[in-house]
Amino acid sequence: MLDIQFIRDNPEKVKQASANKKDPADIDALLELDGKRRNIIYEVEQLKSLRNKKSQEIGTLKKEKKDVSVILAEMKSVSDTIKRFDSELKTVEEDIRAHAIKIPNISHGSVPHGVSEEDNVVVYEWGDRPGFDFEPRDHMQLGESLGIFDFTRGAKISGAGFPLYKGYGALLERALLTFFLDTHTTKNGYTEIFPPFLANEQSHFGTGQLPKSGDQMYYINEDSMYCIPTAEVPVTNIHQDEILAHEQLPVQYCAYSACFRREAGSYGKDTKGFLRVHQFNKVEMVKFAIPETSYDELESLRGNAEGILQALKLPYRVLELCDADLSFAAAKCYDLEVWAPGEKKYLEVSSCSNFESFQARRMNIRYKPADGGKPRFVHTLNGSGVATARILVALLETYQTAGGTVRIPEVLQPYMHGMTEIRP
RNA sequence: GGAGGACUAGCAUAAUUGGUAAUGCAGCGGUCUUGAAAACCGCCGUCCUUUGGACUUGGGGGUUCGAGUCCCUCGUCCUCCGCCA
Repeated sequence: MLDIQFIRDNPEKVKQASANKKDPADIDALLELDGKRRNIIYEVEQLKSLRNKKSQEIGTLKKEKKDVSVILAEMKSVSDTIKRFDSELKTVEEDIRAHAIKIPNISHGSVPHGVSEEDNVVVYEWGDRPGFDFEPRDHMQLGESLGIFDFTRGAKISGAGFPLYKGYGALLERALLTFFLDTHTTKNGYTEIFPPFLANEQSHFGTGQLPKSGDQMYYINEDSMYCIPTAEVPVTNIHQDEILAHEQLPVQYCAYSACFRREAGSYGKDTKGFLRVHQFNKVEMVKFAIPETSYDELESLRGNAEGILQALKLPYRVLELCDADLSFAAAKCYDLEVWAPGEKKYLEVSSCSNFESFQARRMNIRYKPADGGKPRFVHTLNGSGVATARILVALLETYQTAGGTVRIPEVLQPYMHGMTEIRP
């Protein structure tokens, strides 16, 4: 959510920014409602002022045992008028909110302008793509021959897109997640969180999943809860309605969670194996920072995610998203894509974003500045560090051998009981 | 699932039969001081058309001229009972 004062002062800028994001907002309608709201407030406050004054008088007169019936009748009518104005005001404010919550965040000045994802800019590349003296298999062929996951039985239990890991596959998945968490907690200064996997409507609204992406989430009607699509939701909402002390910023959390996505509308796209599933595992990093340093924090967040890929020695590239491809709540975002030799394409395994005060305003997360001034909204950031399903794909395909085995990267071996290779 | 209790500003605590939210601590600014402490003054939740006014006692609604206080409803926490991995 943007600051209404900012929209009032910069209507053209907001219109342009939302158009750039391919999400044009009706700013004129919003500003008209805003003017209406202020008119009503002026009217009703004058009446309330009168009522307060007269109520005091009534109290005094009653103590003196004087007759108050005339003034009482008069105030009854004033009170009724106030009620009418108040209800009108409430309607207008609901309309304002309905408009305001649909306005996307404004992209940062450094974000490249574009019209589609084609215009995202590759800003960094790391590692050499592996060469093979045989035709590399894809992860489904490898998984089947190694017996480490079972999509058919997963589908029997739940449906398509709910993978089942088995044996060394399950171990490898667990090893990856533990390695991610250990790296972030011991080397990168994050505090580990194990969050709830179901979150209420308010929390999903706070991070911006709602109201726009409700159809992408699993909803439990009985309890009005959503299965989280990312740990970003519960972890960012930890400090909902709080005022943080500036000394404690930046606050850095990392969390494992299962992530649930309906992927409505994407049927027939990336249907193979782990590329697009309804449930996957991810370690998420979340930061709360002061506005002055949030873009430095974004760079370090990106660095933390890259560190994982480098430790696993998986070649990857970093994309800076253009404004048209930027998500609703983000002001700037880097995507990390890892090379999958079997698929012969890059797979997105991390998104690192700065939301500035957009989410904080929706969640009411503020901090007390060092100068002791009024509380200000924090900047929130998050990034995957990283998502396993697709990392697993790249890892299996990159580390496969001509003999059909898969070598275990050195950093994972301690987490795999010292194994160096998965064999059929 | 049932019974009882609680929720007031960053924290902690008040408010007579309903009469319009008091105080302490912490923080910031100022006076004073070589500096600091102490003391004193101001600020210290939101909004509006800001010499002023309105709103704010967990959320929402109701009664009333007027609600922290009375009524309804929802939420959270605590205690006990029941069920349960």
